[in-house]
Amino acid sequence: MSKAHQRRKQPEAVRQQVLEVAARLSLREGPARVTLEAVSQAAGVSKGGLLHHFPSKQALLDGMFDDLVGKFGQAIDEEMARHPAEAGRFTRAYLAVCFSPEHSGESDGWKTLVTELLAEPHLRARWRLWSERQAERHAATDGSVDAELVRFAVDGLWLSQLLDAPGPGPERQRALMDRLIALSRL
Amino acid sequence: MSKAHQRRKQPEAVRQQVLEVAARLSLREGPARVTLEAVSQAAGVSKGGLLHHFPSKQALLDGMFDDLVGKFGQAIDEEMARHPAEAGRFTRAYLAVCFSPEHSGESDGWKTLVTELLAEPHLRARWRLWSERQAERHAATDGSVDAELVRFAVDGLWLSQLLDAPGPGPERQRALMDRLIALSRL
DNA sequence: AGAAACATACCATCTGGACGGTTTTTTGTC
DNA sequence: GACAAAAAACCGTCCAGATGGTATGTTTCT
Repeated sequence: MSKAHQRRKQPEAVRQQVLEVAARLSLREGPARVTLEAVSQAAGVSKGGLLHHFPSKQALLDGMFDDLVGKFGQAIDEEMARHPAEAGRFTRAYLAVCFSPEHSGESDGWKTLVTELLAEPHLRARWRLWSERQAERHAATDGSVDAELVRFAVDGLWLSQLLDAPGPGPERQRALMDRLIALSRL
Repeated sequence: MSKAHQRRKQPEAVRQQVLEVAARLSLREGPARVTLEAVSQAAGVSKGGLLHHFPSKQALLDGMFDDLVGKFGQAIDEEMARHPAEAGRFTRAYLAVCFSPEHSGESDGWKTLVTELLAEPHLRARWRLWSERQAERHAATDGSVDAELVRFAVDGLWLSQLLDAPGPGPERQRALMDRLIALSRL
């Protein structure tokens, strides 16, 4: 495991690798398995090296959170940029980022967000901040009761997938999506 | 803390107390803080006493889960018994149990369920089982796309409360509920 | 008396992280 | 551009504390 010692140093790549590995670990095996040892091992870095990038475990978890929230927000913004500013645009982008095939890669990360939020109550304050800012930014186009309802439903559907619940079949999921999109336009 | 040693022995009460304390702890301070020490202390039992009721930590967590799922299902059944078997009855009971003031006491327990499920991936199989059975039992009255959508929205709203997200104000929440109930009737 | 319901003491393991060392990269200087 | 020096990016080890669990009492119920 002394690879990183010899290879060309690219700290940013290592940092990113660590964050991804930690997220995957947290999602698949539960937050309890996210130990410095396990993460460093899976990321191909020594524990000392890991602690160089993230001076404490708390810092690692916070780093994960910030990284994920950042990526999620960016994905939504990009998705929104592809559509005119009609009513419900934000809500539809929210839906697309959570379920469209193009974003399926990141959706695992998005799931990790909740896992973290539930495991680390102190992060909830930051989440609240982000959440409030979004609501405020898109109050004009997405402030309706139905839009909010749709976003809640998206969260619920997404949670059920996260819990390995018996999700709706593909065709039914399609029907659900269509219904949600329709509601977002009201 | 040698109270339990002297007081009249009522093992069932102690067991229940332990489960409640553990749930509260998991919800407020995160799953990581649910240690045998902390739980036993908060429940007024020694660690040995705790391990007498739950031979391992795994058993404690499983016990918590079973207890909560059981109570949740029972609350829904009771709520349903008070209404005729119309379309969407299960969905409305689901909603009522999650948000009506009468069930506000237990709602903390429901929240703990998700906390546990995300922290302990192995419980997801059991959850899936329960979930499938419910869907099957009420397919006739609550199988519509809209009913499922409403239940997802309930989960989402409930998750947002769990995360201390900026929930809707009381009047808006009322509006949301009305809308959800209306959708459950379609 | 015997089993169940506790308590107390103790142990093995794991985990976070502090520490000192080594190698690579960057920076400043001529 | 050369080259020393400082900083950054790592590695490997060790340790104190926490945690789950065991072993062995002691009291209370039946």
